[in-house]
Amino acid sequence: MSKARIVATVVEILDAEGETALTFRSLAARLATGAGAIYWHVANKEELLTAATDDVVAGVMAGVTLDAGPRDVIRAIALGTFDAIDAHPWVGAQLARSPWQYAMLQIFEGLGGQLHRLGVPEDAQFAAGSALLNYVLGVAGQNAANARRVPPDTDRAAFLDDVADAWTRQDPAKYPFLHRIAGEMRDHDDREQFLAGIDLILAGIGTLGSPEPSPDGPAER
Amino acid sequence: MSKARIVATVVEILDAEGETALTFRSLAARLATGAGAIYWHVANKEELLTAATDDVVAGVMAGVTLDAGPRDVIRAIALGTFDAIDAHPWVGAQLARSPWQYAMLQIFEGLGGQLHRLGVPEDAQFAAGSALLNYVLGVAGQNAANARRVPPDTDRAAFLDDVADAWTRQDPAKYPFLHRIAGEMRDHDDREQFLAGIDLILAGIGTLGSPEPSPDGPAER
DNA sequence: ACCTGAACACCGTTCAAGT
DNA sequence: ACCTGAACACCGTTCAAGT
Repeated sequence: MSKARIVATVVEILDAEGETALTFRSLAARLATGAGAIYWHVANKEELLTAATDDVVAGVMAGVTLDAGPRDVIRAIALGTFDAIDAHPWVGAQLARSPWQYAMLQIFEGLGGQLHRLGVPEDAQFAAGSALLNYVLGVAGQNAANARRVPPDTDRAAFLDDVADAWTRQDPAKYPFLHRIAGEMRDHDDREQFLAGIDLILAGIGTLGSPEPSPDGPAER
Repeated sequence: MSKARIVATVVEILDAEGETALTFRSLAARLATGAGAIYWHVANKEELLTAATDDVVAGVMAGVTLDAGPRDVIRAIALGTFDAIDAHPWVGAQLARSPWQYAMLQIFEGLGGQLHRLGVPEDAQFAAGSALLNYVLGVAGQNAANARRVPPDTDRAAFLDDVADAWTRQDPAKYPFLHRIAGEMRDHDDREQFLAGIDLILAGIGTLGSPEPSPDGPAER
């Protein structure tokens, strides 16, 4: 048995039955072995989750083409991550809770690596990259949490209505904003909304740049 | 015994010994009772964490003065949340994993409630508010994760050096961004960096607004 | 109405013993 | 070198029995 096969089985279990279904006993049963055998290849459960997340994120990053405008590359990486978390909610949970693991560095470099092409001054790149990363991780965590909380067969529209209904049940004098946006909540598209947030941060980053485009990457749009 | 006393004790344990130390057995021992007694007041552990988080966030929101410019109010709420998570890392973890709980609605309303004062069109407020919220939640999750991973007595400068060293150990051709920002990583201030992200999103939001300030809140700055 | 505490059904992890 | 599987030290949660 190889670590690669163990990790592949971990991904299978997580995808098919969710995070609660992954135990050393279930994993060992699936691999037709004992729990101790797994511990020979891996230090603990955390390493299992980390390796599985690295696998998925590596797949995402491999699918991103870097020869586009910097904003489009950032959008592609962000959306790729979003879609991966949508398909594998446990990836979102893992990204949100394990800082500076390999998968996160990949995303951070991918997003931040475009900033000099946008003309962002070097001393603002750390802040700008962190803003993008933290936004992505925030959404990742929320999506994962929602997937955990809501039964898999729940109707999406009904779920959104429930949330919006809870908002409009609040006192309008104390929660005017929630009342104002409840309608939009009911029929928003998660993916579109996510991208709007990325574009908002990109717009903010645009105000940081020097007026002239950087030599190796003309600003598009 | 009241639920309020139980929750107060939960906060004590979480603050003093961290998330792993909170069990029904430790809590019952501290309250000089049996585990079953707690279940009479509370449905499960999740409710314990939620109630404790609500308590802390309510304290934060009560401390924010709303009679300032909209950007300053947003900064105050974001920083208040940041500081609360810094003082109680478990709050960050809980916020990151439990969507639409009371505490999160408070923060969402607090942040989003300022958007019309900034002249953000109604149909862009949901996206703008979500961007702010998700950024805050992303940072919350990362800080909580760091606090969990790093021993409490670790020297901060040494920790940052370790992370930055790991970055510079990567291949510079594949990770140019990480190399570029490693220096900034070593001596950045978390709080300042967090606020820079908020200001970046605010700058992006500024590009959405109508040119003239809204009637009930002149744009400052 | 509220508390007690043993019992149940699990966990992750370890480790002597095998091959 | 790698696997086995029982055992250890926990968990959250339930529930009959108490007051």
